[in-house]
Parts: sequence; structure tokens; C-alpha cells
Amino acid sequence: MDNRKRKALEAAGWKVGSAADFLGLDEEEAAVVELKLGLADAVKARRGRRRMTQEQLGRLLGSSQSRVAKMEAADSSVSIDLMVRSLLRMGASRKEVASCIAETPRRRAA
Amino acid sequence: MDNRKRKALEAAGWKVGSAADFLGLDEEEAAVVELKLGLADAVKARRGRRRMTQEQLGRLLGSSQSRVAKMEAADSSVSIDLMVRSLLRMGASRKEVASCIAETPRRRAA
DNA sequence: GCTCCTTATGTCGAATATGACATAATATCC
DNA sequence: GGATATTATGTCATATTCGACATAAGGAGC
Repeated sequence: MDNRKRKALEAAGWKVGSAADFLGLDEEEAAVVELKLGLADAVKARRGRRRMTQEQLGRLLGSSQSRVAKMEAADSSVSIDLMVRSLLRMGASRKEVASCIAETPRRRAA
Repeated sequence: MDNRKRKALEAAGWKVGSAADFLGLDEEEAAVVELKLGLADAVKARRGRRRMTQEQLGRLLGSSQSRVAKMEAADSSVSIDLMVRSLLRMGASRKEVASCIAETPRRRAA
């Protein structure tokens, strides 16, 4: 393989070649927030469809009402992991999780 | 609204109505693992396309080579958050992140 | 074989996310 | 109005995840 040469040339400082499609920190954070809003909406929607209270869902997840509330508010203290796990626990498929990550969340207002 | 009555009937014990599509804990864990494998593959693939080393990517992420290695191995000690952030930082769109969550990961072998 | 580069694995203190609890705010009924 | 149910917000001790470091393991070229 002839990677060595190219690697030495490209990626030398920071300007790696090809598409140059790195996001900055701010853009990344914005994307994460949108993504989390999408998950939050999905959790709220699914819980609503089941006619469950936050406390019931909290119990199902082995968690608490307050954490569910924060989850649905896309609070900065809740991880993507928790939201994803919650959706899966409520019966969402991986594809469904994916789709609510892909779509721009409805509730954009602050 | 007439929710009260229905809520009292449904959701009484745990058998909430409609689709009854709750996953058990095991199934949820399995789904999480698959999902993480998909993200891990995506990180590895993107890094490869950039011809970056794990150390370079670690530096870009404000992290370290070892964490990138664990990330690409879908190690249990790495969060979905970190993987998602890494992909976004490398320029992936929310949709691209979603698609690699949706698809069943190639590398199924242990 | 040895050297150099890259990746894998284990461990640590520090940083962050967690469940739990209290309590405030917001409905929804009478 | 009050009573009751549900949701929002703040705080805290514990648990998990973090970056960092050391070091082993795997390859590529000599």
C-alpha cells in the first residue's frame, strides 16, 4: 500500500483532505441539541399515546418522574443514552429511534 | 375530555392498552448494543475515509487515542452521546447519524 | 530478527449523569 | 374557591463516563 506517502502529505497539520466537512464546536452543539429535542418529543409522544403519567414511565424505566420530565424537556442533564433506552423500552425499534433523530423537531420555540 | 375514565381502566396495573409493544430489559440491551455497533462502524468508516489515525481523531475531539479505540470497538464504557458527537464533529449530518443507527451493523461477529 | 507506526486494553482521578427526594407550578375536576 | 392529579425545577449523594496515561499487541518495511 502507498498510504504512508499520502498520509504524510495530507493530515499533516489539521487540514485533512477530501471533503473538508468538519463541523465546528458550536455547530456540533446545535446539532446535538436538535437531535435531543427530537428524541424528547418522541418520548413525550409515545408516553402520551400510552396514556401513561411521567411517574408510571419513570417506574417502568427504573427511574423517576423528575427524570422523565427532564428528559421530555431535553434538559442538558440528560444523556442521549437515556432517551434512546427509554424509547426502546417503550417498544420503539431502532429504525423508529433513527427517524426521530433524523427529522427536525416540531417544537422549536424556546 | 374523557381521559380520566380510560386512564383509570387502562394503565391500571401495567397492561396499558393499544399496541402492547414494550421491550423487556434484555431486548432493550440487545437493541442498544446493535445501535452502538452501528455508530462504532460509522466512526471507524469516517475516520478511515479521512485517512486519520485514532490519535488525530482523538485530538480533534478533545479526547484521546484510547477512547477512540474503545469507541470503535463499541466498548461498554463509551456512551452513545460520545459516538454521536464524534460523528457530528467529523461532519456527519443528523440524517447520516440516524441512518447508521437504523441499519443493522455489518460486523456482527464477536 | 529489529524499528517504527498504529491500534487495543487496563487503570486511574476528575467530570458528568443518575435516581431520589422535596417542592413549586400547572392543570382539572367539584 | 379548594382538593387532587400531573408535571416542572432544584438539589444531592452515588454511579457512570470521561480524558489521560501506561503498556501490550498487531503490522509494515527494513
